[in-house]
Amino acid sequence: MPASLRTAVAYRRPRTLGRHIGGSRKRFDRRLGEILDHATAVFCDKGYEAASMRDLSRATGMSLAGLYYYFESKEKLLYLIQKHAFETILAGLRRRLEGLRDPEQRVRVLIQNHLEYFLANQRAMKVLSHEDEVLKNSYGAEVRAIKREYYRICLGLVEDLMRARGVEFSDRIAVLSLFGMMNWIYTWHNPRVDADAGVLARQMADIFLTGLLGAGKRKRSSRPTQ
Amino acid sequence: MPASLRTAVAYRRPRTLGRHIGGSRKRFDRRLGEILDHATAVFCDKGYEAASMRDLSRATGMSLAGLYYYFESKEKLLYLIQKHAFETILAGLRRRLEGLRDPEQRVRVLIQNHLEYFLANQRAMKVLSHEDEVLKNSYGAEVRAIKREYYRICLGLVEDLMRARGVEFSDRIAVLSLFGMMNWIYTWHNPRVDADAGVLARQMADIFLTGLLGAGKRKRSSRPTQ
DNA sequence: TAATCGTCCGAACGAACGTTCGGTAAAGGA
DNA sequence: TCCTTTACCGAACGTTCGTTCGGACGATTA
Repeated sequence: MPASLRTAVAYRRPRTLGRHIGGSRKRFDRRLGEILDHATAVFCDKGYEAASMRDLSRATGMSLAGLYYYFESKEKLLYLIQKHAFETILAGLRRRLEGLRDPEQRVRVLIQNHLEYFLANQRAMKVLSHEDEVLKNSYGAEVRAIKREYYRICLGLVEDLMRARGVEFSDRIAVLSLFGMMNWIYTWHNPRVDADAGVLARQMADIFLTGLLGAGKRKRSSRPTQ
Repeated sequence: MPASLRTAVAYRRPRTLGRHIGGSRKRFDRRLGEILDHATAVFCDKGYEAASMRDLSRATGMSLAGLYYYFESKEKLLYLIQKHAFETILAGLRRRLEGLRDPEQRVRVLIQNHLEYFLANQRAMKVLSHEDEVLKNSYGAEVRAIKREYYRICLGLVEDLMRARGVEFSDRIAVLSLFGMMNWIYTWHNPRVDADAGVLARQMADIFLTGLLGAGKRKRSSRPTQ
């Protein structure tokens, strides 16, 4: 969990902030992290709207009122879950792209990273995908900003690949189709039946890349029609 | 709307059923159909759990209590919407497959039918996709049965194509990837920006078919490894 | 004309919701 | 030792929820 989770709570905080809070900051963050994990499971199982704070109270073993010591609202809880998941997957992608130059390998790394994180944090990713439109205020705006940034990067990776191979295809349709293939996983993946992230990533990458590069092929060294 | 919607309501009905109900059956079904249309829009916009019967009352212009003359519960409303959408898309697919023999054309028709219906009934299909796990009782079991049947057919179409072309690939991953590409549309399609169903279907079919047939290719007339 | 039926409504029901209030008890610094 | 801060809780707040009750009123039937 990020270091600044402390800012999650905004009321009933000591007025003399910043003096000797440092001592128990770690405990606070760890405890909030545990609550977020339980909240992820509860939101995943019942859906955000159908899940109640009393469900979370039961799951954590903490009293209903006690929960509010760690965050200010149910919305903030969802915000923290979504933001953390998105930032982690984005950071992972950036790290793995460093020093990789081959356009096809870069797209393969995108798929690998996405599916690996998706399956390793299936519940959080379901909450991220499924409760996508729930947050309406500035929380929602912030999560949507990270999402746009992630989309922008992926679009760039696919564009680079198409340009390098002289392929013509709608980049928007291509990327959103790829996202569809990958994100839909949360509706069907069963760890006891289906392959692991590595195999799945290879198979989906094979379908997508062979498909895109094959379907969008045009005569060598010709120019676009306009 | 199907002819037997009347069975939607189960209480406060005349005990002497089946005698002279026939006279106003049409009006009842038409009115319920209008309510279902509004309910689809409300569930689509706010999500099933967040949508309230008072929202629906406002949308239809009918009183809260008056709504319950046409159905017995909010759950039944969702059930009727999901069942109707699924049955229609399934019937459309069956009709368009009749007399079509070429395996590739049959898969293309599946994609064409799916996307055409998806975009022509975007709101109903979002409710179908997004509120997939909401129904828990026998309503849910019934909708899930239709879904399994649809999945079974699609799996068969893809299997047939792979066999005809001597292609080896996990049929499950292939079909679920295809569903992902297609169903994810409800999260991004914008009629003012994106192409229509026909173009989209061709592009997705090109990516998927070129990808599957290319990536899964094996040496001609060789036998599977076991 | 009297009785019945189809259609719809105002008002209310109890339950569940997210959140807050006033407090307690242990820990820790002065 | 006293006093602040941290961590938490029982009980309740006001609101909204899905659903139902009893009845109204026009149309149809006997």
